[in-house]
Amino acid sequence: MTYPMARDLPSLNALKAFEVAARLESVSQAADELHVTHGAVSRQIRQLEDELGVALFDKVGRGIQATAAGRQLRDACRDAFSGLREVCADIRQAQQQAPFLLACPGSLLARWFIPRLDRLNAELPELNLHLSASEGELDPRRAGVSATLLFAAPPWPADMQVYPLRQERIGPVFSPRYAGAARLQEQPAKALLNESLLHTQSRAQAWSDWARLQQLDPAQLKQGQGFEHLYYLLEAALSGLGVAIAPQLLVADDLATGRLLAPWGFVETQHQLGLWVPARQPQAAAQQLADWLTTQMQEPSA
Amino acid sequence: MTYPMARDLPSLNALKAFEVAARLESVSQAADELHVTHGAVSRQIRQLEDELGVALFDKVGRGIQATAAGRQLRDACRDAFSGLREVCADIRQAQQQAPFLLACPGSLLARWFIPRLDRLNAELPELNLHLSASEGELDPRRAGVSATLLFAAPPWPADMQVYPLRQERIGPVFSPRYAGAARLQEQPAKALLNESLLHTQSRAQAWSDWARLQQLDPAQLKQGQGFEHLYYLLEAALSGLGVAIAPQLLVADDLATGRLLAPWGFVETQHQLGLWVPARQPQAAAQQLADWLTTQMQEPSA
DNA sequence: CAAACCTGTGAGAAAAAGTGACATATCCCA
DNA sequence: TGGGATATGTCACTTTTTCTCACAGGTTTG
Repeated sequence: MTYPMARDLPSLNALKAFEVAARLESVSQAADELHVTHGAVSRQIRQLEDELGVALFDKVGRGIQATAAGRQLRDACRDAFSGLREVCADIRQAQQQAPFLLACPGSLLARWFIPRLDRLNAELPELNLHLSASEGELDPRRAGVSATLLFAAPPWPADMQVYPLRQERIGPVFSPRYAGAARLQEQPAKALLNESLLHTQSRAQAWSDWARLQQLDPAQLKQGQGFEHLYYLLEAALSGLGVAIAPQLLVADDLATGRLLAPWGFVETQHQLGLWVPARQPQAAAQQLADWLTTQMQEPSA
Repeated sequence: MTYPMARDLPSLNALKAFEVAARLESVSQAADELHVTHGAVSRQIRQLEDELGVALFDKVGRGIQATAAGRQLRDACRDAFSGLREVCADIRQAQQQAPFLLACPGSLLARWFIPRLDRLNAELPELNLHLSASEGELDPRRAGVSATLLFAAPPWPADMQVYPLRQERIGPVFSPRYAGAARLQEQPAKALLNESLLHTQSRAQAWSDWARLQQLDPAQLKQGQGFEHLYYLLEAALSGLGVAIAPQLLVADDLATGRLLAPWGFVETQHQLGLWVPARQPQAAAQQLADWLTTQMQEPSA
């Protein structure tokens, strides 16, 4: 067995055990502080003495006392470790206080998140949540973004940790103020083939998907007014401009208050709403948020 | 799995791996410096990032770059480790330069050690050997004594590491100048029963031991002049004062040069010459010395 | 003088770290 | 543009280290 050269550090764990023992002048008390047995500490100190080739403690009575070399090393350890402890505490604290930046589609922010924001901040105050609504395509790898809420279909990319929250469900909705509202409510889904259907550029295939899931022929759908984003589409539906196709999650509140109607219900798509977190970054806060979101979305009003 | 509280240190081994990687800005080069695979370093850094809850490196191109937190921690590690390295080097150097104090009986010092001292210092210069001859009883536990040469019989005490060097062999010796020298040389050992036998207070039973090993009756021995120490006994024998009983090792040189005669040879006793070292202190230097002594004592002239 | 403490040590168990192989991403140059 | 060289990340498995438990001295205390 060979020992490290003079310019190398001895075992740092041994130094840690030694520092505590030297500070408390007791192997047993050091063992308590380190939550190990006294035998473990004794061994570490012995190993350190072997590496340095010098006795660090004398046995005095039934206790121990640092030798000259031991005192020298103890002081050096105290300085080194306290410096590290301080910086590590700083880093941890800064990290804990750093805001958790959650990116999500603007429509989700407005229609689902904002009404629940007070509760979230009250229940997860240490998260220090910041929200970033995006109009265009969401990039979950964008620098500074802690996590992103996305509707997407599996499989997930390998460099992302995705917490699935809820299967997307879509369905046609319209306002009671819509001209054809009273008539449509009484008819089967097929009646929509005669309506001008509001749609978005970003999810142009939404109506087709829905039609297929309803056993209707997508080709027979009449595309009406288009909007750039889902947010405007929903505003248009709320204003009674026509029938929109929308994720259930985003209209749940409006359905509950009667501002929108969805007589044919909703159907599940291939997409899932998920919380996307870059795999390489700490997951603790994201997990916490995902748990909270899951709970919230399981409630009937969601 | 739980991580340490904020006031605790993260894994010091992880910090060590991190410091090297941060300094070299490369996981692979750090692995080389630490003589491990890059996977090991990668794992350590990952562990540290988990413990601190913060990313320490960004992937930049095909390399890595420390984040703000990483730079902060790198500097702290550099300071802490360089302080420890320095103090440890100091301690090791001081220890290496400290003299190795060897205690041994005066007779052994004068009759065996001193003639070989030049060679010892030449072959083991870094040992920085100091010798302490003792007239009285040798205490191998005396403070400041690195090791002690002792003739003694097993078993050895548990708190001593004993390196056995050579079985003790004793036998009668006398000078050619001794009055009865010519006559005695031709006769069997039994003839000594008629001689006045020189002896020491410190090993009063030496002649009796020898007689028993020779199948002679100890009671028939005539004790002559006594000396306090073996050293004087040997001087007396050299001067032709009579027949002495002596360890072979101490008279080997005198026999080789013809200044003493040992016509009946030597017999092994229960004692062994051993190098006694307090078990709790570093053994490297003592092992080196023991090896050298063993080699020297195996040579014919020993 | 026994009881309470403390440290040291061994064998075996538990935990940590390392390895080797593979996957993936980037850079560079033909 | 694509293939080779270079880097990092990850996983199952192995090796090494560390810890524990139990016991063996030795010292202090009531």
